Amino acid sequence: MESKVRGRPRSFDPDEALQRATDRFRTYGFAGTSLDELSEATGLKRPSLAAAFGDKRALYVAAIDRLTARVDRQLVRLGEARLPLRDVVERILLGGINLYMTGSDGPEGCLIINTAATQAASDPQVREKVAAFLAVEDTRIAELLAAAGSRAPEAQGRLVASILHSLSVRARGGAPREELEQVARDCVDLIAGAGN
Amino acid sequence: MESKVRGRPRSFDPDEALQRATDRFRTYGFAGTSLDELSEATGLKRPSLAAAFGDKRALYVAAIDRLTARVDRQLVRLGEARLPLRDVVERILLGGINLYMTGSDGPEGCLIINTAATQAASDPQVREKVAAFLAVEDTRIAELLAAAGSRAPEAQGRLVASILHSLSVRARGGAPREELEQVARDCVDLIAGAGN
DNA sequence: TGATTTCTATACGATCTCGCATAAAAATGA
DNA sequence: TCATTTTTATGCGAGATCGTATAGAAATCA
Repeated sequence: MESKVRGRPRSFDPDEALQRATDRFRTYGFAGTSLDELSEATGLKRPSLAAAFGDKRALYVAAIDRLTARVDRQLVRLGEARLPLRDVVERILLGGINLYMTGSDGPEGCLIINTAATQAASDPQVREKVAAFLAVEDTRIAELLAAAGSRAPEAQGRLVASILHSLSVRARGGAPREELEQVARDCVDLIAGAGN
Repeated sequence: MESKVRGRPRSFDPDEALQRATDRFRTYGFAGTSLDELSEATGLKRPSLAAAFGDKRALYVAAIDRLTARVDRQLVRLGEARLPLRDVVERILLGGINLYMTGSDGPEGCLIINTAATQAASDPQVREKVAAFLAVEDTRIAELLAAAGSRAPEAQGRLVASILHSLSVRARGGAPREELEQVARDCVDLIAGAGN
């Protein structure tokens, strides 16, 4: 029952446009990105962006929501592999590094850690979205650690999530991949090495 | 030889003005802060700001440099107390929390972690400043841990610094102080509890 | 006191930014 | 084929933003 809508159909994929807008926001932050730049990045003119997503802030919030949902799914999926504790922690951290090291020119970290947190101080809604993202990370990682036999999954989960945050900041500061991997190994050893 | 300058003397304290500008930048970020807002925050008109610090970006870089120097001094000073390992880690993290929880309205984290890292992606000079700040943290904390008898000061130092980064992000996300202190305790226990 | 030097204040112009109003284009349904 | 509906494109106007140019104020030296 593919309800054939009446008017002219969209000539773009909204999710793909949102992805491109996300990339722009990730690099330049919310305040540092203009609608013209978003228009250029997505290939859509400003009125089309407005029609599809609302104003600039709504588009930004949509980008945050999309990323949160993706991270959530990714972590849940990781749990399906039933890996030992050490491997779980390693996968989480290396997965983060892979994300943070991508970017059109240079490593650009995480949209939420490195730009939404900036905006959060002056925008209550963004602050809530950031809090929700952090809660997803803490909760999902704790679940993963619990399933892998950790004896203190909440505490260790918070620490692993914290290391992720730092990896994003360090990537943004220009740290080479080896340095990030070193931090990740330190964390893996500390969590999975000592007294499980 | 207090060289009496010829003309009209300054009617403001540059360091105090820089402090006020820093507060503004910390809340709204570089791109989100206008010269008018900086003028209002410092009490100086735009031309005075320009004469004292240069353009907006130079003022921002000066704010970063000032904070980096202060953190450096603070950490060196902490080493003079010759505390046991557990106390050192605790002091570092609680000191961070105290900083991150301050703000004119609400917790606002760290200027560098939460706003300079944002700017770093599109500004090589800021990126270098961020890298320098992170290096100061890693290095100074490692020194502190080494002096307190840690057997892996570099690795543990990187982890403690990483927790600081996350505490700043979490504060910005609106986490209550107790939550931050919980994360800090988790870290202290993990570092100072297991195998020294 | 007067000249000089430096800081402070007002004001301006060029540019950017945003959102929308209006017009053109493209698809469906009758 | 024609009317309807929705998307896309062009363009505008109000306002913000930045840097500076110019004028006025305050302190020192002669």
